[in-house]
Amino acid sequence: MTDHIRVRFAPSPTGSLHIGGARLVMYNVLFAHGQAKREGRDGKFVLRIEDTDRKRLIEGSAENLMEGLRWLGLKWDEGPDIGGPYAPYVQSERKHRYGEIAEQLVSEGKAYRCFCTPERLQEVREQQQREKLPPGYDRHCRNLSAEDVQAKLDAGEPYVIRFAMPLEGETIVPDLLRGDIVYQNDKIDDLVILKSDGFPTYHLAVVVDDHEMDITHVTRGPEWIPTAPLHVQLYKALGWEMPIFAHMPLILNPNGGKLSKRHGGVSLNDFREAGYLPEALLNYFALLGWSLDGKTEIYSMDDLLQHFTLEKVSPSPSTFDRAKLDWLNAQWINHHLTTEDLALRVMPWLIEAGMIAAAPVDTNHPQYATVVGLSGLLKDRIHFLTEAPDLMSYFLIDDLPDYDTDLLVPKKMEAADVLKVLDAAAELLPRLDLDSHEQTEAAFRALAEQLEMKPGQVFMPIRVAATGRAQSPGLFETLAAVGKERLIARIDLARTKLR
RNA sequence: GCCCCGUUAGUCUAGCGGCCCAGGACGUCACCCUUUCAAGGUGAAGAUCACCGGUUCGAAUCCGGUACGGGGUACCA
Repeated sequence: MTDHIRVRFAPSPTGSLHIGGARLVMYNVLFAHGQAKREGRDGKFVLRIEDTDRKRLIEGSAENLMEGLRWLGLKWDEGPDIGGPYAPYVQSERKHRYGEIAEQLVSEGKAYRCFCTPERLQEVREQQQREKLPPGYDRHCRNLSAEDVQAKLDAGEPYVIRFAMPLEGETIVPDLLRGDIVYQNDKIDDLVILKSDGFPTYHLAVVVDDHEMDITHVTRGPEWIPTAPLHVQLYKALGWEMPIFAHMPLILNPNGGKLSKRHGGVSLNDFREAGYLPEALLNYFALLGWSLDGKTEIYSMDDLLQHFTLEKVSPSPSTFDRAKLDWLNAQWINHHLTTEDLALRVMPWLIEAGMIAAAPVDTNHPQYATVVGLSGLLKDRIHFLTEAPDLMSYFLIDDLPDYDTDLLVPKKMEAADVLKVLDAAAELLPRLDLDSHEQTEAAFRALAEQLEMKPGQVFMPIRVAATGRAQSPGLFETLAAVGKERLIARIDLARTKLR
């Protein structure tokens, strides 16, 4: 067992960060910064950009990806932005190394140049399909004579370098979650390790980078299991010590199959924009495929750092359950965030909606105290940050948007009775200290008695008049937060609506 | 087709040979609390532990096969 642990996340910058990737990063961080440290080992998490596919590069996606991780609060110890002892952390900048190593393997007879054209490969594949044979490269160039190779080289024919897999025996891929996976070597292809443009394929690049960056544990998606024997053989051929492999489980969409765009958001940004909290996302990632005791549901990142172990991650894929994520998000908002914290998180949405001043979001914002108060009132009713502007609107805006007059008249009540209630309320209001919820409540209950109505029959019209809706936080807190001046105006408005 | 991985309620999971005719959570339903909506509380329904064989005094747990689901099968990662 090594005295230190180094793991890495190596995304290709071809789009936005998928939540499967985000979960992988979290596991890496928990492993390096949590489990490793608890076991008394030095743990490092490194971020490396795998940009060897020049055709699929998307401008800015590496930066976008890092921004997403920062938002989640997941930190890396080394990476393209902060550097580190194993720089560079961008694959394309390491290009020359891969060429050298591929050439070395060729000279040792462990790899070979292949001059087959894409057309020929296509033909071979089609023929195999017709004859129902397992598809794969037919090793056409594996036994080319030295003269043939030289002649083609001299003629300037483009080539790739393929790894020469052993033709017999078996390759064992030890997997931390699954145990040994055994492959028959003759079933494994001679895969391309260096492309004709001189860039390595994933297979060569990961092995070289992981080795040169001293990666001890390779965590990645399960889609790499089938090519893992190649990687094992590559380590062998190069005489390098093998890392420990841990292929993590896949996240499925509710209909089975890889989680994809069809089923709502899959990129981290989608969730951010939908008003999810990083805490809830991380909490959910932990619950998907891992469990402490089968009972605990709420975990903070600190809790996880204290308890997470990579070995306990389940190897079986799990279905992404949006409803449970939503529940967790609400749990975090309703019970685990302080009102001050909630206020700060809700403010950017309020600014965007034009409901509070567009000033920097901090405790010095002119309406910070107001929003803290509202956050206290609405904490239990908010499931997503995106709901805040709507739920807080009637507290922050002077003029209520028009609402249906029928709303003012509860079932089993006549408009005339409602008018009586509102008239009485309008008269009562100037004398009340709204900040004293008890006094307000007592006054309105007395009013109900005097009008020979149930309290609810008095409360409801006042609620609607004050807010323009049938649902709100507790009436008396709500009235205080709306403020006396606006309240009087709104009750007057309701009275005119009823007449 | 071939190779590989997986399989406990609709979903996420606990379980590592007797404590399990299977525990927790989401969702669903009912009731309670209540000035509305939430939040909260209580409770209910829901799993022949994929199936079939075997090992064992005893299996969700170990072994084999089958079925189903998923992944891979590129000069993409």
